[in-house]
Amino acid sequence: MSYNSNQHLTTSESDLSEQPGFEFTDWMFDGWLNENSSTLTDSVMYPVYQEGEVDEFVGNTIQQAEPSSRDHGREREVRERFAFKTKSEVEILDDGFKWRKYGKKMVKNSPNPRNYYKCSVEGCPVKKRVERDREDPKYVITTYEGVHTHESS
DNA sequence: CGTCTTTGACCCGCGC
DNA sequence: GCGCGGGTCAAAGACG
Repeated sequence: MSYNSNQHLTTSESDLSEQPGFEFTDWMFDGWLNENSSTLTDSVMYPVYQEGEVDEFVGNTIQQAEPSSRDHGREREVRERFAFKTKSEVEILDDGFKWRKYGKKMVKNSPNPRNYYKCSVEGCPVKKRVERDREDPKYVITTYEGVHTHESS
């Protein structure tokens, strides 16, 4: 797995098809899920990767996060976020960045923990969380949040 | 010796 | 208020 989360960022699903080099394929479209459960706070669109295709990251969306109630009257904090599922035995996928784990929590209604990582490059605000799919442990759900302020590795 | 994991405590918003 | 759920901190240890 090697891609940069700064690449191919778009703001909506419709913008996605206008990205140069991006092609909507049937299997991708069928794979889009609208996850709106308690697992993820916001409604997040993510592609489901077919086995053997995890090496090719074709496109993604940005989730415009709702203004966090934590932000209280302040300026609305906009955070880019996207997630995807990957069929994988291991959850430590090398995506070209260096991550430092800073938390682990059990998810409600699931036996699987969720892991919290932060990009270990100084000043870089990017976080990701990794958890195993509740109803199909063969899949790993990775959620990226933020944009790297540097090149990978 | 610096960096990363581990893990319980802590914080905060929300619903009851 | 209080408890719960999701997210984060930080002290201590592991590891190279």
